Amino acid sequence: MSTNPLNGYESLAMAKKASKKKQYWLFKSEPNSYSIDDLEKDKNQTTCWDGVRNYQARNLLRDDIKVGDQVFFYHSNAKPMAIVGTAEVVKAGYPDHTAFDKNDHHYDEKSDPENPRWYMVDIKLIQKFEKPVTREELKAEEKIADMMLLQRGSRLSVQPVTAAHWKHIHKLAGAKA
DNA sequence: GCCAACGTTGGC
DNA sequence: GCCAACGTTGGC
Repeated sequence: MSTNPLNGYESLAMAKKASKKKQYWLFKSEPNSYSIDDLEKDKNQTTCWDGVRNYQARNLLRDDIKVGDQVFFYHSNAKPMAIVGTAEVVKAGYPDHTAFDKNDHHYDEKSDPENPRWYMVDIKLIQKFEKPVTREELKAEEKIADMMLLQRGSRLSVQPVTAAHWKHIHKLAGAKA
């Protein structure tokens, strides 16, 4: 077994290089509680994506979602359900402070600043689609059929999107990627 | 470690 | 409003 530290350095460099590659995501939000119009009105058209209380989604927010990654903004439980625009990650994973606030709806007594359980990222609006791409339209697209969003029982509120889907959905929206 | 009960998500 | 599909909780 080699203990040459260079090996470790090389793999670290490779890991860093890999993590620099831009990735795509989809964030769900119920427009009743927070819509893309809210994001548009927010200061700097930026918001912290707080309130995620699912470990799989938490791990993505904490470990995988990087500054410069791009995000589809999806309206769930809405009429119509649709991808309504895009945003860019402007701050990578950091502790979700709403979990520390007793008066917050997302308060979690098991999370504290010393040992935070939940994480969030900040996103900034890129564009609101003039023509949102509805769930109906997505379902009608053969090329989109394998999208996580459309899989039966898929509830993950923060999920990866392939570059191919990212592109194709922009085409459906008549927008530039 | 199993699993029943319960709560939530989110499409339909 | 219904309910399938999960995820979590807690007794054992």
